[in-house]
Amino acid sequence: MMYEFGDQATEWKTTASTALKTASRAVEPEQELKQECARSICLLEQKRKVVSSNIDVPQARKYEDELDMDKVTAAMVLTSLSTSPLVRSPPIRHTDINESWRDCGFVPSSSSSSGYWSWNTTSDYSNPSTPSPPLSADNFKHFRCMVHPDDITDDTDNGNLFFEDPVPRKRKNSMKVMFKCLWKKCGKILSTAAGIKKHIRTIHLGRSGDSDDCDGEEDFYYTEIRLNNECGTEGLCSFSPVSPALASPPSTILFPSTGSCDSIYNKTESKLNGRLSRSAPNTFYLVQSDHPYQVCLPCNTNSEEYIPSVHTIRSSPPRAGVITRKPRGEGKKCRKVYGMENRDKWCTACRWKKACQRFPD
DNA sequence: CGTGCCGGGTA
DNA sequence: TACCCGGCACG
Repeated sequence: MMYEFGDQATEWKTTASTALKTASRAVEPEQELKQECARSICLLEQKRKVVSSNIDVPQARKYEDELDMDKVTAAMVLTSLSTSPLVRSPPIRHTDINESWRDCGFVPSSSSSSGYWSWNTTSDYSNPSTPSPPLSADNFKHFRCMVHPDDITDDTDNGNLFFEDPVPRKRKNSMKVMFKCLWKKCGKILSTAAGIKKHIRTIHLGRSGDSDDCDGEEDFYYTEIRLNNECGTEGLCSFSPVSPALASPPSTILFPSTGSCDSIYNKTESKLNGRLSRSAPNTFYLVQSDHPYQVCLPCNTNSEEYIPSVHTIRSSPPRAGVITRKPRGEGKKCRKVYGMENRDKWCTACRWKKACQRFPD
């Protein structure tokens, strides 16, 4: 049993590897690559099912979750590709999506875009010592094949913006895209738009799963979550609020010009908070307000249950006592004792503007 | 506003 | 590591 499972796992890995290699080939025509990707995903799903059949999986979960997990796995495999050095190359500039936001009167802060990347865009721009080659058109094809199938669909639906825009979409890089059901008390998270739509259609709207009456109503009941891969390591999570369709009406609604949907936690914030921020917990609260019933939950960066931030508001979590600095001692320090003119008599700590060692509190 | 000193920069 | 200093909080 174990041997058989190991065999299957190896085979599955091989398949995945093949899929990766296939996806990495940038010389093939785009259409062919897309088909290859689709085939690879199908293969992955089939293999996984075979593997699952050899594992004692509880029946209750087996069929319900299997499909989702397959998709998630496939999505993860493809998404993981996006961390390749090629794709991690920072963009020349970071306009694209932000520009459309700006059109709505929304001006994202510099760090809001940094949330997309694992590097700081600010320093990136100011640091000419780390040039990065622009992505060529071929790279885009390569890139495109590596992203989630649904993303491909989305891009196609959006009129091939991807190819017309010489700047790579940041969402393709370090962002994982998930879809969360916004239906009251549901919150189901799926990896594909089709999946979430089907979920909403069947579960919440009571329509048959394969019915053709897709009037797009489902779009209003789910949201796209972008998960930054760096999120967990930095102790921060950066969500990029995105409506189901990038430029769809909901996005306008969901991005009121309150400015509140600027980035989560940025340097400016850190600066403003000063030392308060040093002791601030690495969690913050997100408010989704595109639907009245959306809840406010703490964002646990280590949890898989990410909260979509359609409308993100930085709200300081209750700080315990706001004790960030020990109260100033009453005792005189070198500065007061000796005065500025006798600075050479100060203890080194005082000279270095550190905590006085000679007259500690 | 003076003071204490944290955090970060520089050599 | 030693040294320096910007800048912030406290009183």
